[in-house]
Amino acid sequence: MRAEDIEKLKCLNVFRGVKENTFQRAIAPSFLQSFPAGTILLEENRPADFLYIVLDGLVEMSSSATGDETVIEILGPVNLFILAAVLNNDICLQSARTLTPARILMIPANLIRELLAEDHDFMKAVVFELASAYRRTVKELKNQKLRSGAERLANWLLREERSQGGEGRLTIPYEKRILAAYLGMTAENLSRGFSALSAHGVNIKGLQVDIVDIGKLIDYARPSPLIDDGEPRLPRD
Amino acid sequence: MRAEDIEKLKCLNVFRGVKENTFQRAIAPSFLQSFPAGTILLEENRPADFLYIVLDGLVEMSSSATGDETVIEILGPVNLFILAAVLNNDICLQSARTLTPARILMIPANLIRELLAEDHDFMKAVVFELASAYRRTVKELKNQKLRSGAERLANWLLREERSQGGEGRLTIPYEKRILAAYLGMTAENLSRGFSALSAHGVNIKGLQVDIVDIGKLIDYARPSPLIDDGEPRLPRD
DNA sequence: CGGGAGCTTGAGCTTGTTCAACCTTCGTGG
DNA sequence: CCACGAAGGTTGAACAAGCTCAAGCTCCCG
Repeated sequence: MRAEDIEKLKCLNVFRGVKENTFQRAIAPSFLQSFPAGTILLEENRPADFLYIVLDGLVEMSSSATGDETVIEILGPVNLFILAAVLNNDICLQSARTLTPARILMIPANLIRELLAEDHDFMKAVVFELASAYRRTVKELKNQKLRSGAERLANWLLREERSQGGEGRLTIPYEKRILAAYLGMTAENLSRGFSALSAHGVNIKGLQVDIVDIGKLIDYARPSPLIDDGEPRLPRD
Repeated sequence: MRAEDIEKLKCLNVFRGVKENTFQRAIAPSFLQSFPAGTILLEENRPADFLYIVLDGLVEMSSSATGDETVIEILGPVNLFILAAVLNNDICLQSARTLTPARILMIPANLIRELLAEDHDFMKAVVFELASAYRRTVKELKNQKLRSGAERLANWLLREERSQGGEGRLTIPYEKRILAAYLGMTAENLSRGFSALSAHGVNIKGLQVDIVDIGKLIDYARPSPLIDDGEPRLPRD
């Protein structure tokens, strides 16, 4: 593992303030693997044998029922997934698939559970990670229940613009059909959503989006810190 | 506080296996209060000063944006709420309101955070509680994104029938408009949902629901353990 | 240059919402 | 004790949002 990877891992909430020994024991027996785009990392309804950490690339968390499929979350570096299933020693509620070539660290689930019992600081970091994940999911639920498709798109654009530097433009980092599934709409409806937003300060060309009048877009989207702002990645104390 | 209440509290996931001392310290300075139906216990966007535990009655967790309101969760005894906000020392994402007369224990938030640092077993219990809450919310998100209104209703009926004894009938424990908001539909649409389900083995009269043909209802609802089954309230180990 | 994948557009349809009227139940006051 | 009113629930009609299907477009890549 590269020194640069170690640095990345230490940025994770879940390793913050953790004993060096715990950290070393966690990564020593773990697999660092590179996967091509489109690899299925795990499928829902399977036991969670590893905790996964994305070091590079994008991973889509999805779920399906009766033919329909939806995207729950899309993770970039550095993020972890299926922590809750690992802790509960339970099956996964979501499938995971790489959207781009990706480098992923896989830590054996029982090792995580061992370390949890041994290192109080690790446990504390896990508590904050879970609390944040929970709050993010509640926000997503509100997003789905309280807003229309076009509103969800508008707010996603605002969030993405900010995280891509706040320069008034952004690049959609994956296929539009995936964005559509994440936003809870069909690809067709996403297209129409973009057309509708052209009246509210948004120009789109391919995957390139220009927000020509951000005030107008904000007026339309009505973003709320109770729905949109990401949970702080650092626990305050 | 009654002995019976102490028993109830000890049933909570979050106090399971916790030191007697921690438990006593948690409840000693806490307020046990009775509220009439319709009391607003807390409003979203406010700091979380207490951890709330429902000992009797029903509490509705809701959220609103731009005029619209939705119900996120409905809690009976014995359940806790806003644990995540308490741990993060952050604002609440949801409002809480009693639906019936209710008895609620309120534990000061900073006390919770203190105890967390002192009692490793308490922290461990909190980890499992949070992991379960997270998984429940992911399931609810899937419920919303993957199913139609009538399907959500059908699956809610199946879950409720089971938790009310599995006798093929159930009583809706609150107003239908609240059920509608919880299921993510309008009151009118809920009405139509019930009419539609009469073709799938469901009879309704007032708040009384009879499931005359549960096989038929299951065929229609297609319940899934990845969406519907409640998270186990006891961590396995 | 041709082919294919992803995206867009349009038409028709399904689902869900809105608004208004009406019905039912229940509690209150004449 | 009945009458009335208010609140919750249901029903219907019109409308809006979203989905499906099919056709056509664009862009990338061989």
